[in-house]
Amino acid sequence: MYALVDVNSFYASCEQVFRPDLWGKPVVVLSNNDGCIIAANAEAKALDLPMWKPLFQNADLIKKHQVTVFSSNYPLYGDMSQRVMETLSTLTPALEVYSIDEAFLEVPETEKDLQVYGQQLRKRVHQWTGLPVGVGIAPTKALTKVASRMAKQHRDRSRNVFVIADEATRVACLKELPVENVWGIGRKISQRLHARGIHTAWEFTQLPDVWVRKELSVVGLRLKRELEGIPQLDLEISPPAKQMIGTAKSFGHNLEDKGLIQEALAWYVAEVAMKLRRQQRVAGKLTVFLETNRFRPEDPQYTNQVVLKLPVPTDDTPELSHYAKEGLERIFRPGYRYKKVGVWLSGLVRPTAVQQHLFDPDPQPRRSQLMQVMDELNQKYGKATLRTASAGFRREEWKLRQEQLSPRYTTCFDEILQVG
DNA sequence: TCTGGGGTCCTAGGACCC
DNA sequence: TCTGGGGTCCTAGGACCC
Repeated sequence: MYALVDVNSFYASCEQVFRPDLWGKPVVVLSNNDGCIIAANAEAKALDLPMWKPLFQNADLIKKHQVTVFSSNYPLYGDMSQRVMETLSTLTPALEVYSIDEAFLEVPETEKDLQVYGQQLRKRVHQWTGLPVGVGIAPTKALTKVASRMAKQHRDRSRNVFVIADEATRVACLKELPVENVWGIGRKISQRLHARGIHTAWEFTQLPDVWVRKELSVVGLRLKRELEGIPQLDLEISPPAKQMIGTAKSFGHNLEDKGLIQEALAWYVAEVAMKLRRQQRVAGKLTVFLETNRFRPEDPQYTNQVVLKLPVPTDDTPELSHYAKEGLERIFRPGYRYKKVGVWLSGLVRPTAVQQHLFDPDPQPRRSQLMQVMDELNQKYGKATLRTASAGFRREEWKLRQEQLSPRYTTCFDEILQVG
């Protein structure tokens, strides 16, 4: 048996843990750049605030109901997430961290009463972190997703824990679940299923295997089996190696100046290269892309990307930065107002698998020591304390908008919560 | 002032070559 | 002159997730 544990309205709940004055009041959290509403607590959801819609389009509603608004504070959420995962790992032999606010657990075989086990998970996470979680328990991962959804819908009855352990419950849940809400079935696939007259998860499981295999590939077939209660997906306890790592963020303002865009890009490269080193990989390819603001059709539009093949795979920030700059030079066109720049690293391999360049073998041992020192310092004193000169000193001119940021309660001593 | 997410993987189709 | 399959590599865009 598996359990899926997810934190209710994770970002909003993290903010509320440190603000008892907001308990019972509507709270929302914004996307990067304070653009869209991406999380809302139960009180805010009750106001029908639309998710993934720009904040300014809902300004009236926010004001009228005195909704408290936060910029996203990822250091805080990341830290709270780690605490939740550590708490959960005390109650299970095996745990898969599925996302920042969700984990799949193996239910210990000694647990006889699954409802009681679910309540125990909830209680301990709440005691140790202050966060409310829901629990879905079922024989397959896909079914735990279904159960978790039921736990939310039937909050009062089941007290945030829902168990699918027998055939009658499984069938009843699937008959109730619209097919577009099944984990792994998105907008496009559900359209195709609707066209065939399939509207519930149950109807999906009644389709012939051959059709599912042909139309939705092995992925669809695996999902069908999972919903039937036949496990196809194991827990991924150590996450599989990534195929690519990257970042792309919008600027606080649209930018025309190449120098500023270059600075932002160098900053993102440093972030991504550090992730790369942490995963003990080197990158063989680097992609740079650049975009204007597509929501301003009155502005001239331009978007482009370029892939650079590196002569020797590397994890060295200055070197990657150099290639990123070269990529930007190639695709930058003056006269546009740019909104976003991004960098992706791919062709990731272990450093030991790298073949040195035949005519220019320069392993640069001192360079990798420098990177190690840089990572340690930045870990200790904050992101980009030590950085390459190309990352510049004008961050104020391009950085994300974060006007409603909460303090770093858990990761910075100066901003720790004071009681009294 | 002026607002519009971020991350990862997959697939279709084109270019090129044998 | 016209026809043929099949492989690799690359890229753009699609799809899904939270």
